[in-house]
Amino acid sequence: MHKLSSMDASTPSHKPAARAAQALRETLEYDIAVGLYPPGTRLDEVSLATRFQVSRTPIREALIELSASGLVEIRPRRGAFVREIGIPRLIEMFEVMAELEAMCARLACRRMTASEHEALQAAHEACEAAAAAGEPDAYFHANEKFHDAIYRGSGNGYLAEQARSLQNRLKPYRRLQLRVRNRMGNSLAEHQQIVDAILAGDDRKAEGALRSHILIQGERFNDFVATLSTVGEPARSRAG
Amino acid sequence: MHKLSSMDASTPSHKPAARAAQALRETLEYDIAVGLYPPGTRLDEVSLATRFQVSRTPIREALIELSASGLVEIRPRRGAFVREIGIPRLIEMFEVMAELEAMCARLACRRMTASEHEALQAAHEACEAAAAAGEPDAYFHANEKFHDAIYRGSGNGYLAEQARSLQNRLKPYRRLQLRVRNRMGNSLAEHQQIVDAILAGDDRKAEGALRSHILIQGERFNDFVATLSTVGEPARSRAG
DNA sequence: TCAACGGTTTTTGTATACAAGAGAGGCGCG
DNA sequence: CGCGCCTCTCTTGTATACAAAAACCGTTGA
Repeated sequence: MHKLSSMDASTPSHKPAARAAQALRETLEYDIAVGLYPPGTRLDEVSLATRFQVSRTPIREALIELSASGLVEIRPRRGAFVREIGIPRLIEMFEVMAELEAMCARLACRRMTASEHEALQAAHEACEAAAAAGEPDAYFHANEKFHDAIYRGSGNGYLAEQARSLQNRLKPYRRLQLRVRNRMGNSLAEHQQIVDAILAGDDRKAEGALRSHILIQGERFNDFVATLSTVGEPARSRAG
Repeated sequence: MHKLSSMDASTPSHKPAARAAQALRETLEYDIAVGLYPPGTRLDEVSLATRFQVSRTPIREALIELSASGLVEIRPRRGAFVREIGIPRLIEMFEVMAELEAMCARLACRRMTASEHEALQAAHEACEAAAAAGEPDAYFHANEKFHDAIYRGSGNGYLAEQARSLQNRLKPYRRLQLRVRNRMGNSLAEHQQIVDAILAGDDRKAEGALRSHILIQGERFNDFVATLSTVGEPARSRAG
C-alpha cells in the first residue's frame, strides 16, 4: 500500500486495514472525539485527502460512514460538518442511554451465567482499584469494561451493540463529567449497588439502580455545562 | 426483467434527489424490504450500476450507507450482501423495540400536549377504519402513524429517531405477521388500551401495554416462522 | 453606501481509469 | 484418481478526470 504510517499518527491502534476508508473512519472518529475537529468544523475533502495521503474517494466513504453514525452531518453540495450535538439533544441521548442500560441490567439479572458474574465482579474490582489510585483515566476505561460486562450479560446481542454504540457516542461527554468533584467515588458506590442487585437477581432494583446511575451522569453533565454557560454556547454561530 | 429503465421504477416516491446515492439508498432499502433482493443476495456493484444507469461510485456510497444501517453487510474485497437477520437476532431486535416503545409511552404520558393527544386519537381512529374495512395494507400504514404519534409524544427527539429507525428495520417482518389470523383485531384492541392509558396519564399501564403489544408481535412472528420452518432456513445454503 | 447582479473560483458529486486481492479452473504431481 | 499450486479472470478498492452547483468577489446601478 501507500504510506499509511502517517495517517494513523493520531490513532492509538494501527491495523493493516483491509479498506482504507474504514481505518480513516476510525481515525476521524478519534480525532473528533478528542477535539481535534471541534463541533461545527467543516471537514474539507481535499484537506483530509492531503493529510492522509489518499484520494478523495476513501475520504468520502469514511465521511458517509460517519454521517450514518451521526457524528458528522453531510449537507448536500455543502460538505461534511462535525455535528453539533447541543445540550438538549445530549440530555435526550442520556435519557435513552439510561433506559438501554436499565434494560440490560434487568435482563442480566435473569440471564447472566456464572462466568459472566465473575467477569462483572472482576470489572467492578478494577474500577475500585482505579478509584483507589485516584486515576480518572484508568477509572474511565475500567468503567467502560464494567458496563460492557452488563451489556454482554443481557444475553441480547443486538441490545449490547446498541448500548455500546451509544456509549461510544457519549464517551467524550461522560469523560468530561468524571472530573466533577467526587463523581468517581459516587460512581463506584452506585456500581456496588448495581453489582449487588444483579448478583441477587433483583431485577427491579438493578434496573432502577442502573437507570439512575446514568441519569445522574446526565444531570451532572447538565450542571457542568451550566457552569460554563458562556463557553458552551458560542459554537451555535452557524445560525448567524 | 432488466428493463427497469427509470431508476425509481420500484420506489413509490420520486424526488429530484440532490445526491443520487441517497436516492439509491432509499430505492435499495425498498427493494430489499419487498424481497426483490432476498437475504444473502450478493449486491454486485456493476449490475446495480447498469440497472440504475449510473457509475459504480454512487452505488458504492449507497451500499456503505446501507451497511451502516445494518441492512447489508460489506465483506472486504468480497462485496455487499443483503444481511440475513436470523430468527434469534430478530427476536432480540423485537425485545429492544418493545423497550423503546415502552419508554416512549411512559414519557408520552407526562409530556404529550393537547394537540398531540388529538393526533394520537386521530391515528387510532384511522387504524379502526382500516381494520373495519379489512385492509391490511391500509392498517399497516395507519399503524405506523399511530406509533409515530407516540414517538413524537415522548418529547425526546433522539428516542423518536431511534424508534423510527428500528421500526423501519423491522417493517418487513411486522408486515408479514399482520396476516396472522385475527392479528389486526387484537392489535386494535391493544391500541385502544394504550390510548386510554396515555390519555389517562397512567405511565405504568401505558408502558406495560405498549411493551406487551410489541412483544406479542415478536412472539407471533416467532410462531409464524416456526410454521414455515422448512421455508425459513434454506437461505443458509452457502455451504451447498 | 448598500444591494443586486454576473462572472470566477472553489468544492462537491459523478464518471472513468487503473491496481490489487479473491475465486475459479486447469494443470501437474503424488 | 485426488490434491495442491499456478494462472487467469472477475470484482472490489482507489486514483484521477470531469461536470455542475454553490460560494466568493468585484462591479454596477440606484
